[in-house]
Amino acid sequence: MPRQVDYESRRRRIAEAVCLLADEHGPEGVSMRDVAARAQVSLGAVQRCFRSKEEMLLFAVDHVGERITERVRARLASSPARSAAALGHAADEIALLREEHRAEARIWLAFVAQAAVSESLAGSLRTSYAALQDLFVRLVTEAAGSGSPGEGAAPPDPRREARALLALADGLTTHVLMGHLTAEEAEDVLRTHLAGLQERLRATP
Amino acid sequence: MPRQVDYESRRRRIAEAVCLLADEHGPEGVSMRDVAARAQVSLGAVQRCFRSKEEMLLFAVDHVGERITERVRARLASSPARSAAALGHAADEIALLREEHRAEARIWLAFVAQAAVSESLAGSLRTSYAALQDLFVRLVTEAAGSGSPGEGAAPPDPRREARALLALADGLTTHVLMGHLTAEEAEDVLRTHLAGLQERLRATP
DNA sequence: CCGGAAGCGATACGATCGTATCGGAAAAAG
DNA sequence: CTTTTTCCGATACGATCGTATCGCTTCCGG
Repeated sequence: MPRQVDYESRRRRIAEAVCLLADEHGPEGVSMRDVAARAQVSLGAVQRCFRSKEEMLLFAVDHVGERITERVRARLASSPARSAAALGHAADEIALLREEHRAEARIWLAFVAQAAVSESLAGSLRTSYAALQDLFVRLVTEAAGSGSPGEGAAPPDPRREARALLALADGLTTHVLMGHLTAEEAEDVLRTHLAGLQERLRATP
Repeated sequence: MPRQVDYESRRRRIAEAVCLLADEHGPEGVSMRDVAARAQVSLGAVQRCFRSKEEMLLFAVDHVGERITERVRARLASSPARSAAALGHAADEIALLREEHRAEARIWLAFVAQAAVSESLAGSLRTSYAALQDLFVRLVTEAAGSGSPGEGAAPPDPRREARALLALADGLTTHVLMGHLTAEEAEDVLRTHLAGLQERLRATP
């Protein structure tokens, strides 16, 4: 057999280039030629890694999704389990508000917009969101378990709370990206929402 | 003087075509030729209305923004003033969850994604969001005023609540668009959030 | 050692994009 | 009427896109 090549690592390298370009020039500014140049490989090499542009974008979005989910998990591992703080930290990671994650946020938004037109891309995104939602359902449930027993009104549904948290985080991220809110304002909104959630959890064991 | 033409109505007609195409084929699928065909005018006519494609998109996004804001205002006019119900109705209009508004939602998302790369487009979006936020601040303030006097904890900041509501609505809309949530699930989350907000408002006059 | 499969990068190709240009039709002004 | 000005739609142009193709190099199996 002839020359052997590590396709997997190259695919990852190309995915990184896709992300850099999607961040800089928006979703439309990602051409295969630019991707090849950014990844410092030839156009042919990109074509050999992915049969089509769509396949490349699909791989890239999965790549980002895994990276974000992984970061949330890592943050969880370093937090005291079953604590309210864990929930807050995880939400922070999701909201992508810090400057260093602005690029990831732009990439994500670019893919989300494109998913409206590409069913397979939408499928990948759904998978990522489902994983995140499950994770947050677990966090909310655990945070509720650790609360002091209360006697309040209706007990919050963990799944509903997880969905609300995810949607709020995404909305805040979007608003920061387009400059409607500053990162500080968004973080303030997020923290207040989390405080309210904890209050509600504490009210009913 | 020679032939006279109503440019303004033509611009609007073209903007409608832009929206239809952005809804069907995504943000990238909007070419000036397709727009011209959709609007049943020649390519030259489109070029005479807008100096460039960006100018056309900018006009279209303002058009949609005004339409949405207008609908919210109309809904408000038909609601009892200073009521909690008014706030709920307005939130419904913003979230664009109903099937009939799905197209508008897709268009909005397409523009938001593109705004990350076009500063002038981002400016238009910011203007629309600022108008919406002001409107919701007013609604929250009025809803709080109509509540019964309470004695609870920290009084909610109307501006913060308005921002949270806007971000949550946008996030939910996005999640419905990509199929992570159904419209019913999203509406459930939204209604629960609104109920919580009203509870908080009632706690402090 | 050597034939051939696998990988390489350059180049070609057809399509489509945004934009520029142009001759003629149409209609108000003289 | 003729003139002049505005609008029209077709066509041209150059750039860029995704994809296909093609010699050439590289290096393992027999």
